Amino acid sequence: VPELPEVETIVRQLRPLLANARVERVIVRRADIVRSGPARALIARVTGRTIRELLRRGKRILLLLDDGTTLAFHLGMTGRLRVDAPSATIERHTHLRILLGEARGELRFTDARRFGGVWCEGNGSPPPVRFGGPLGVEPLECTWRRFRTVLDRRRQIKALLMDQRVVAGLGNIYCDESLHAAGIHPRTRADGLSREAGVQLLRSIKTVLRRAIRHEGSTLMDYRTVTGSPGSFQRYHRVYGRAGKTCRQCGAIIVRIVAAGRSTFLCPNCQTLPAAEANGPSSPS
DNA sequence: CGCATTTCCTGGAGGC
DNA sequence: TGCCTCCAGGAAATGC
Repeated sequence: VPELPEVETIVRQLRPLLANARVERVIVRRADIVRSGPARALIARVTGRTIRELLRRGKRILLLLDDGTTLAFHLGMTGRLRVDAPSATIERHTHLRILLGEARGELRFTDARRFGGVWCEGNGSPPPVRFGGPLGVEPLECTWRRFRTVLDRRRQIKALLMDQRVVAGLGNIYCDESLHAAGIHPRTRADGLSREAGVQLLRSIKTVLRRAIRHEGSTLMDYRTVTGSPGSFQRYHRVYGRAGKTCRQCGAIIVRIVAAGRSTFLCPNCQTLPAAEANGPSSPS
């Protein structure tokens, strides 16, 4: 499940492979993977252009081209990007190929479940396509001043952190890991957090994300880096996927609940709900 | 407004 | 071995 650390890893690895490469040809093998309009429009805009820069925004991978066009990838759950030799076998579920010439090979986008996609936008492409909607703050660049306004909502903290329009890049894994590191129960109301808890949460999010990036992300099932190797941060998960195991901090048993419609892992001892919220949302005050 | 539910999609896991 | 069902989940849409 590619979240911010996985996407950041991919962008860093892709950057030297794609920077200043010229797109000689684009082959769309499944038209519906192009989400910004007709596939032929994307092909027309991108062919012949040079890739200038690669950026990450939230969970999206942005390729900036020399004429101002942006090509954006979202990996969904099972999306992968890799650079192969043109002669390499085309693996199953390869939906898009961007040929960069004999020397540089080709960028291939594969996505078994097709929750991912590609967008092309820029330079007068009508109408302006926001890449799958507006994005919230970049957690690694977020100040407390900014974050406190993010928390000022009557929502469960887990649902809020998972909302890409609010915070861009956190998914199920890093949301649960950050909440555990901060000692906050996922069902806590965001606007009910103390200033201290809020400050700690932002600090924990940054720490967890930076450590995860250092370990090239978490590989549970499908995620692979550009070289095809797995990430290793799953070894350091404290709650995610660890239901029934002991908390590395206090020894209590990690539990799995459903919050914000997602599997949610927490330590019931390290992460307690404030007394005011512990008996359900509508208990008398 | 907030939250749950449903939809998309495929492959892996578990049951029999 | 081979079916079958269930489940995972990012994001958008729908319903309450």
